[in-house]
Amino acid sequence: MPGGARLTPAPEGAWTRHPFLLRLGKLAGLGEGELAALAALLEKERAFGARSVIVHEGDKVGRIHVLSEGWACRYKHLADGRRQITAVLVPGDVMDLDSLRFGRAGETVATITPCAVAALGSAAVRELGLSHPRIGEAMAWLGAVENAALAERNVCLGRRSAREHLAHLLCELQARLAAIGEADESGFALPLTQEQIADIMGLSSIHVSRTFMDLRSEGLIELQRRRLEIRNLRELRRVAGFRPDYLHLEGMRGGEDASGEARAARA
Amino acid sequence: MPGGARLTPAPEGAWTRHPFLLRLGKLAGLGEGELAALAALLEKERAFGARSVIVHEGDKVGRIHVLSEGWACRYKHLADGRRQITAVLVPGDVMDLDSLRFGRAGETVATITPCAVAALGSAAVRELGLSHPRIGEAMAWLGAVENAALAERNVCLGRRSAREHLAHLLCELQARLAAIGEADESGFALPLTQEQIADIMGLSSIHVSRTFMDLRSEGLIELQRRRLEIRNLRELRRVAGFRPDYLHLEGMRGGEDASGEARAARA
DNA sequence: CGGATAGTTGACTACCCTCAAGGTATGTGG
DNA sequence: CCACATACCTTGAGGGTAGTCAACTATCCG
Repeated sequence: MPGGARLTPAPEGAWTRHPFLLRLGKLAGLGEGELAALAALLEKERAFGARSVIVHEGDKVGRIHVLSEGWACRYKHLADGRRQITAVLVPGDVMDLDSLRFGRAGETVATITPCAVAALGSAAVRELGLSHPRIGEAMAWLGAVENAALAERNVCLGRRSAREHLAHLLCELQARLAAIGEADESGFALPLTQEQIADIMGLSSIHVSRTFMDLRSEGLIELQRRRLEIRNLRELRRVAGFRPDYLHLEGMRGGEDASGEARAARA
Repeated sequence: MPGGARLTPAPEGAWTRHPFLLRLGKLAGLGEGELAALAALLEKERAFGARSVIVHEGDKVGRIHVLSEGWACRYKHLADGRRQITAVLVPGDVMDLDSLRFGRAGETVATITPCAVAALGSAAVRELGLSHPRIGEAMAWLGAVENAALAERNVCLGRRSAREHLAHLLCELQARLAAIGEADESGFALPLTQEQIADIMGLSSIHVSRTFMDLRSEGLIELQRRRLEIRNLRELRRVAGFRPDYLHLEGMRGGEDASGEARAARA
């Protein structure tokens, strides 16, 4: 939250500057009319304190939530209390896209920092998708991007070492935050505790601490007062095996001009 | 593949009996007309041998593939050859839904057993989704189901022990195969090698072998000639912490009548 | 200044990996 | 039918990554 949190609801006329609309406008190329139609569905913003649950796994929910401000996450619990965070959410992210189709939350959605959250009625969004095909496509596209991110995290959890995995997570956050102006190549504000990072990476918080020490002792990163300083982004990405393609930060039209590049890379 | 493989293209009039259409008809409640419209897009079926690559990660692809017969998977490779299988595909599954939105494969799609595969043009499917809203919703719903499955696998990879994870994988396969009539409560034909299972679970094949021994020595399962015998499905599910909800096998209208059940379970 | 939360460090343990050898099943050609 | 090849699975030994427990430190805040 650069510049300090502003957690009061945004003024009435500023809906079109909501980070979710900004993102869809940029990535899906939605026009003024489409954005206005979506903006009309945005219910009043609500403020949540840090670590508060917005939706419980299994709850019936008739709306989807979009994150306006702050950091949040989605997670699942096992019976004995172990938990796995499946997504880290930053401003502009849809928090529970699955509710759009299922009407029931498959995962718990909770804040990490204090957050501002707006909601949209599921039925209304679905109807809007029918009357405005480009909005429907945009929502489907968001779902596909989430899919790609989950698949990549599968790879991290299954086949990357703790060191590679942590580096990858930091690279991913840097790339996503840079896309919304909350990071540059030198780093970003990182409000996650090591225990939360452990629940993302499937490790113990103690091992996360050790792995951070590892990356720090090599001069790749530095941590000070909740800010991550990236000393060498290129090398961090190499260690992680990070290729930002899967995040699809270029939007719906992105990447299509780069034909043949993948074949060339294999040859 | 119960009853032995039939890997020649299906006769022309039998398109509506394609497992993909059967599934969509049942789960999304599509009518005859909608199914016929989709069937019209099905390009001729192709046969692939075991372990052949259908789509390479990074390839530009203008169509999506649906699995008619056999087992297949999706996976990603790391630079040094490690790989992570992100999805096991059985008849009726869409193999590369991401290509529908991105026009480029994010993962490699490959067969496990000999397979029959049909294809649909991505643009044609997208257009059909616009002219037939219920088809568009059904495709989006498939994407959401994939999402839920990936999230659950994240939990398995991050927070379940090898034993729990293997039990969970077997339970998931049993449930999905039962839905297409290829498994019952006593087991199913399991064509995966332990090395492939290792690439699903993020383990070494040797540890998969040991974990199988573990489950067998407790009398939960038995393995003989590529068939998994489940001796005690209830107990296997308990060990796994398996709840089939996330697979959404009941279809688009399923589960909505069971309101309050989640709250009750928490209380 | 006390209290709470978060992070670090050390010692010990356990899960899972690697290497290596042996065993089993299936298929092929003589 | 047998010898052989191949692929897959099993078992053992030893090692490394990551988990647990515990104590200590740092930081933030009222």
